Amino acid sequence: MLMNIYRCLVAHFGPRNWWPAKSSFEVIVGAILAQAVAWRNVEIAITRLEQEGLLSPRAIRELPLEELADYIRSNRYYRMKAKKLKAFMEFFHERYHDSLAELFAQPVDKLRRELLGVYGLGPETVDSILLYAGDLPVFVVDAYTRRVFHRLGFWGPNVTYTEMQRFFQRHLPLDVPLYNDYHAQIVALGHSYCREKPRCGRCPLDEFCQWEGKEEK
DNA sequence: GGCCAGGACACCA
DNA sequence: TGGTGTCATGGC
Repeated sequence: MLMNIYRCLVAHFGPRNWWPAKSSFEVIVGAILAQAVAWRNVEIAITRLEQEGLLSPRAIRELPLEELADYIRSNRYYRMKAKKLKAFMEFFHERYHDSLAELFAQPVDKLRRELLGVYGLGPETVDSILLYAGDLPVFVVDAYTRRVFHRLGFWGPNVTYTEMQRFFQRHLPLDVPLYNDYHAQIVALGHSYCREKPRCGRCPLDEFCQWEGKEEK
């Protein structure tokens, strides 16, 4: 069933080629900036950092908090995001000497627990970093995943992150490119048809949709 | 002018 | 442990 759904999405949207970033480090910065923020605003902030030559662990670490916040002002929550970026950079430097190779050489479970302990990194951000920056087999779920698969009748509106993630990892082959593109497809769907009325007739998953239009979390 | 966007954390009962 | 408030821009 999950593979059938995936095939419908790919047929409709085409391969998504995620994550939209030029480097693994940029993926990490983007994952933090993207928390509850529209992607276009994230792009503005990343472009700004890049133009100023600040897209490196050291530059972000050494930049005063207020200045960093100012550079990423296009993001809402920009002051919180500046704190979170600096918290990650401190951790990355002290623990892994700014080396992505060292970071991603750790066993996945250990690294996941460790990252979850860093201020500002919750499950979705950590899993995005592991999958899209580290090419590690961790399925990323988000608000779109909850909404889309709730409408498809897979679970109630209050399902937890862990429950959703476990479901995908149990029912899909352990395949990094598949995990990568599946999440990207769900986001593409979330950006488009899931704002429509139930069974709008245009959504690629219309035939599976069981949504009655009840309010969701 | 209102609404919402690829979460996480603090605080309270 | 679960519910609720806070964060605070830009595009449509």
